[in-house]
Amino acid sequence: MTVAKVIVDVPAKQTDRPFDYLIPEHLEEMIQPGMRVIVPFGPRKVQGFVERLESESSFSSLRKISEPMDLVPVLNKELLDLAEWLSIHTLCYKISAFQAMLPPALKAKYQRKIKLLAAKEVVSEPFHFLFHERSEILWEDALQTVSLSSIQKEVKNGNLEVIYEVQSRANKKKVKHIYSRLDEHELKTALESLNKQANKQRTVIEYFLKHNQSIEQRLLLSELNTSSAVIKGLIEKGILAEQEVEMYRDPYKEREFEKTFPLKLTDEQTKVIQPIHASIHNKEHEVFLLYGVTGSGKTEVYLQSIDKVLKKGEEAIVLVPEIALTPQMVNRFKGRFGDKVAVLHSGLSVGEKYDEWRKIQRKEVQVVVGARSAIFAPFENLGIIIIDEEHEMTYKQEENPKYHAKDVSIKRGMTHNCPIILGSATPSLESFARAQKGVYTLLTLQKRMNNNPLPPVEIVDMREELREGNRSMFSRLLLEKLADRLVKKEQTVLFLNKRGHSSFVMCRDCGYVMKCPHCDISLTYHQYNNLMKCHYCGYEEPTAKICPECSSEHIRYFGTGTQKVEEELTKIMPEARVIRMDVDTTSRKGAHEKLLNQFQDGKADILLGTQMIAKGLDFPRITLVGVLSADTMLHLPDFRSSEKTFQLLTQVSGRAGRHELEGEVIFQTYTPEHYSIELSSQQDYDLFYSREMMIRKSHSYPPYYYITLITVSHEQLTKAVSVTEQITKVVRQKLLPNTVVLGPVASPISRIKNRYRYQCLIKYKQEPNLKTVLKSILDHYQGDISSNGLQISIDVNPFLLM
DNA sequence: AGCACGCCGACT
DNA sequence: GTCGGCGTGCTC
Repeated sequence: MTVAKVIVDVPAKQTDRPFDYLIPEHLEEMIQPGMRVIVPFGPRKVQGFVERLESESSFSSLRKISEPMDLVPVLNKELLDLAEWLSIHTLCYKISAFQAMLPPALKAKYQRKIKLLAAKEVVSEPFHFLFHERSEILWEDALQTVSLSSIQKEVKNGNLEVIYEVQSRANKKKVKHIYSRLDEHELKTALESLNKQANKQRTVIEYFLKHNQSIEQRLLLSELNTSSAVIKGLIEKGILAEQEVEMYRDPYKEREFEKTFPLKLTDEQTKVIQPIHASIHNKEHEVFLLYGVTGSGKTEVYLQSIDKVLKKGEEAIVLVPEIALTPQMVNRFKGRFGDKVAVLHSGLSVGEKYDEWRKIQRKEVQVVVGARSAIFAPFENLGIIIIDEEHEMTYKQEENPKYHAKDVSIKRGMTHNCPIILGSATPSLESFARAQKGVYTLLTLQKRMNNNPLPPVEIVDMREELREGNRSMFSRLLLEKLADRLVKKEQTVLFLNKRGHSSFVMCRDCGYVMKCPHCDISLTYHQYNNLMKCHYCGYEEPTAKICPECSSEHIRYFGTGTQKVEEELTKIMPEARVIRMDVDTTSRKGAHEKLLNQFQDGKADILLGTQMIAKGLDFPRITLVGVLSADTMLHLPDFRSSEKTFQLLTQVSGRAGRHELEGEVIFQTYTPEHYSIELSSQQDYDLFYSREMMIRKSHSYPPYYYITLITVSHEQLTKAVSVTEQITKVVRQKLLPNTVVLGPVASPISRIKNRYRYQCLIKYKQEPNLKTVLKSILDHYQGDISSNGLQISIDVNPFLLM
């Protein structure tokens, strides 16, 4: 007897364990660990993953696997183990871990239907219409016309049956090909027997006489300028036949990749690459922190390291932050390694992602360049993992499983005995501290490749501007430089990390601020549709002309978004051509690339944008970078806000003067004396690091302490508070005395979607029992979670404390 | 997560 | 006496 241990697709505490199933005889040979199967589960059918096979079960009345969903396992042994590890370390369900590792196309789709068993006349009257000319109907559709109880009644009587279907989302793209079923001689005969009027059919047969091979229908039709009706006729006559051919969607098909070759390395690069190559050669796991200023040629180091890996017949994963996955970035890898590269990012459709993933699974590519989830690429001979811009937040997933790609990469690096490169111009304090301690190997690139100096940064004190009567969002210095660039036909990048129009709307008479009715957050004004929008729950309402509180007409828009800047800019400098890039203008597929191309082609003078323009932009004519308000992030309730500000400002400054023309940078700020603004203007990472480390130490924050955040949410404030109180108490009791437990406190965003949020923050150096304690807390509140609408979220090593 | 089972209040 | 509310517990 073979028993399959199956993890079912039911994300709940009680089902977070393997269930045993018998394997039907005819599948005995084919079912393997890592395959998806459809299994009966209670009254329904669900998708499940075979975790392992065993020869017996302690459970007596086993049910059978209904059918397999894969011919080949979608998870190999390593990934199955990795899922186990993930679920332990991030406290997530196994099934969530499996799903995080696979492309979304492999997630099951469920359909519930009701099926007519008896004759139509037997069921009650309302059903007659439903089952008119069909015997099955979707559950949701049925409920539109008949009541739940009437369905139940008919089911009880045996007239109806509820059936559950599991479908795969994965659809391989198929193309219709047409071929001839006859040989040359037969074709000629067919041609003669053709009706005189059948001119189109004649040309088709003549075509197949000339080229007797299978051809894609689409091509055939366009070549012969005919329609599918003609082909259909010939198929019916038995002359032609069609066949579905599976193919890949290739999002990069239409594009030419200019082949690039290894560049001659600078002395610094050579020095840096040696230990990496040694580690690849010796198959040693080692984590390198590649600390190199912007423009110092980190990418070339990556490329030549990958090249070495490929020559050994091994594979490489390159992670890039989502917003940096620009065509420019992809080009660099495709240009060097051609079709050995698969690309995985959120811009692809579900089908495209699936195809790229299959290329990896079928070993048709050796390199994958992708965002966070690409860390789970099913390679079996990994030779290197590279994480570019390792300090970026996007590597931490905020939903379950709340994993950090860096941790996963190190885990995989250990199993494959391969090196990891973490690259950054502004390493996270965690990584730099580990490098200082010798846990990671520090490699440094201090010089820019072209030996250009970093662009000089000028800080403008906006309070001063205000005092001298300039109330606009542009300082006089910035306007002056902008005008200068316009004359010189050079380009400017203006950076602002806020989309929309104004950040909030306030009544000047009574101070009323428009807030979301479901969340504790102010609404953001969006000019293009004249709506107030909540960025957390999506709530929208029309803009108010008078204050809802005191009926005053003195409603004012505060803060500045990209839209408003664009408006102002066109007012002040009507001759300047501006391209705005933010979530609103780049949401359409390909819009991002299109806007960048326009800018590159010199069709605009100013590129105005949010976060997304801080990275990867490398255009020779950019000589001015302006940061409109350098301190917007500084005052967020987050212990990393200084670090983030430093990183962002350094990053943005790096956009200027990367080529022959020298660049300049302007930071506008209300707090010019703040060390992260001052030190980023001097590009002094080392000093920033030591300043910030002192602060982290005195407040017991990472990297000195680990942190874990527990967030409790409930519709009732009192429930949220009391549960958090209890949790905090238990945590204090059960953890070590030198562990700091903060809370209960309201979350920085105290309410989202009508749920009150309270939290408890744990800071610890070493806490061997942490996972056990946290698990027992989740167990304890199991009842409230499943029936009472209580939610408890646990984030081990969170990036956002919100 | 779903769904059945089961135990109490408001109706024919 | 029955219909239907939702608390409890199970799914191999």
